[in-house]
Amino acid sequence: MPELPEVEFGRRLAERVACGRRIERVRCADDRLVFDGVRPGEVARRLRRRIVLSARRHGKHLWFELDERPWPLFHFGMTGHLRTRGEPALALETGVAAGDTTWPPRFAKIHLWFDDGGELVMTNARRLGRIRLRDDPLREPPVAGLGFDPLHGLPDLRTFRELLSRRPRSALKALLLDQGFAAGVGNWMADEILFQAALDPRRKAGGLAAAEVRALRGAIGRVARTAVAAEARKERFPPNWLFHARWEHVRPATLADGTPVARLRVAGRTTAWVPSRQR
DNA sequence: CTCAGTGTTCAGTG
DNA sequence: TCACTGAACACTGA
Repeated sequence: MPELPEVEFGRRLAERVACGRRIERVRCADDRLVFDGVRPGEVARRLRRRIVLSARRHGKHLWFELDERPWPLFHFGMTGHLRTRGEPALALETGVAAGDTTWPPRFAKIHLWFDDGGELVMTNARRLGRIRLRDDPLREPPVAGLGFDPLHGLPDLRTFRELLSRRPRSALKALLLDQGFAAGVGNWMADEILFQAALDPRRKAGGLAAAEVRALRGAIGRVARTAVAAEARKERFPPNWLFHARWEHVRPATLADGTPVARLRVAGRTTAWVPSRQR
């Protein structure tokens, strides 16, 4: 569930399944890579018998407020997901077929049982995700170093312009991927934002006209809100989004109306864009 | 068999 | 200092 909309989907799932409940049982996989800076057994010990007060998110990080600290903090890497019993896997979950209801799911890293019978599992097939413990996630790394979260409110235009002016020589694509700038934007969101703002991914942040700055800021908020409103379900994304063209392995890729979609390597990542519309 | 990939970090280079 | 590149991490599916 790697980008903002998918993590927000997970947060809402956790809110529904976990909030107000007591954790009765915890099972952690013996995985020293995913459990970062803490042994799996200690996470299990700290969470057992705690009450979940809320599920919070900033960018791609998700954490639970408990009745006692420390709190668990999750990052999903490229392949992590939150699942609950009885709800099928979404499409694009690595190693799990869409619609699969096998329980517990493959690649479970932490499994929580609640006092009302509910269950929550974090999966992480490729093990690039992390589970950490923090006393105060917002004030400690890595969350403390994140930029604004587009779903929590955009910086006003003046502040946004100032943020751009701090990185004048950065390509727009690289800037959008920088979690210290806009938290939660990943590869497909960055491409979608630049497509909707009609900006070439290689343009420098310091070289935008006033109207382009406004368009960029607007697109960041619109892409985040629209994807979250669609519950991160790709088939519900607006049909005119670039998103639908980016995974097509057919060549050449095009938009629904036949406009060519090009591929480019920017900031080390594969970038899909529409040269005829992005300047 | 090879390689790309919804992410992050770090060493090396210009 | 800034910014970019490539590698590393790990593993599945095309």
